[in-house]
Amino acid sequence: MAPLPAKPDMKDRILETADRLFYLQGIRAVGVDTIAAEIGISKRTLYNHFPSKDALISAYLARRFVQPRPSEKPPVEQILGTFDALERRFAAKDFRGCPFVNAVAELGSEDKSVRKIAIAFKESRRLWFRDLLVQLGVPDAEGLATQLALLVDGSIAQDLVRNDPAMARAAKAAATVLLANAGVQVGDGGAAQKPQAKTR
Amino acid sequence: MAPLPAKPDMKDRILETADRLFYLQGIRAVGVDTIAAEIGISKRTLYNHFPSKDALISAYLARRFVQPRPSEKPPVEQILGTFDALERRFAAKDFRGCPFVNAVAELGSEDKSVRKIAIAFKESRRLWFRDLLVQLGVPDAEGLATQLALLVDGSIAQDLVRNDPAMARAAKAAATVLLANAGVQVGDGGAAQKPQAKTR
DNA sequence: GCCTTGTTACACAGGTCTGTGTACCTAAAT
DNA sequence: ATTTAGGTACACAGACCTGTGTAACAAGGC
Repeated sequence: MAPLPAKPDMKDRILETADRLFYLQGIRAVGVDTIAAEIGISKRTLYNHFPSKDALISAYLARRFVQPRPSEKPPVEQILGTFDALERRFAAKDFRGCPFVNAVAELGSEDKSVRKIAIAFKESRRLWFRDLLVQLGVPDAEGLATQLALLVDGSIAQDLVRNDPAMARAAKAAATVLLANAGVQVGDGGAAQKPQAKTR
Repeated sequence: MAPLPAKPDMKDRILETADRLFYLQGIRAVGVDTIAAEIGISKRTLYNHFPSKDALISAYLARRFVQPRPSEKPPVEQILGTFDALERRFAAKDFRGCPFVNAVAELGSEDKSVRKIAIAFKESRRLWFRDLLVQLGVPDAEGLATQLALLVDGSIAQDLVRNDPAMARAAKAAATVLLANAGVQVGDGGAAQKPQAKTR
């Protein structure tokens, strides 16, 4: 009812809402009318802030591209902690897989800009792993980083269809083995190894 | 031009075409008109064989649900051979990820029937791994099977965005380590270990 | 007081999509 | 020769989608 209740960055509000709906329901499944209606603004206002739906999609993916902030914790804890964080996100009921993989899956491979940002995101995470592995003195840091990235994406894909946070624990257990095999001293990072009776 | 050139199972032709287009371009991106036009039949004929697009989608996914046929080869070769087969499929330019994961990603989690078949497929592959691991006498066959499944889906997701068949080799290398760690005698199954200089 | 900026309400063009209705046509079976 | 099964051509309803055009309105800065 209030005509202009508050205008704290309308653009941010639009983007935040588009993000939520795109992620939860899919990009093609959500129309601009739906987004505008959800915020309670007119479609015209939305188009005054974003020239097209494609621009909104790009902004959505750019917004999802968050770099992990540097941490003081030991590298091995950071690596294994990734899977704990993953498990927490899986447990949240609004988790719906990797937004970049989903976007590529539903928008097709022809959409160059979407693929480009998806590749950049995957690579940035791989490099984050690699740098930590280099700090640990792992010989083949490149290869092992790729393998850890596979475990991350594998658990995300599995959780997307199964809705089972245990996938993150399985990935952590596998990562622990791979790290130990590379000569890294794994300090039983959070009890994922000994009591592994029920890994699945 | 030929009005009835050949009617070798029209239903199969429709399904085969729908499969190809759905998989390559996405389910929502392909309309029934497009499918009919691709075959050169009228839309009416399509709807005479499938009551709705949803039925066509279900048939498409059911068709993609293929069980790996039993093999005489040693279990460890079958397991590692999975990743070789994966690499071959990645190299094909018409590979576009896992149809089940893609379907769940673009159709959303509300679509129960799609999720159901996706879960069944993932579980069937996990059980295939598990049975082979049991044959090998691996203690925690359940857990290791889950981890191998993670590697499969992880490499598929990574290849979907990166288009890099090397993801399959990285997964195979990781699988080899996990198997060895579980006490399985890995007979250097296809040279994925020694010359691993460029795993990535 | 006035003007600029941002928003609203609403209609609409033009496209796509799923699904149906109808009349005709061809080939094979009876 | 006639029936019948399956296919064709084509229009169309009804929904939804992206994007635009237009007139009015409300608030803050000058």
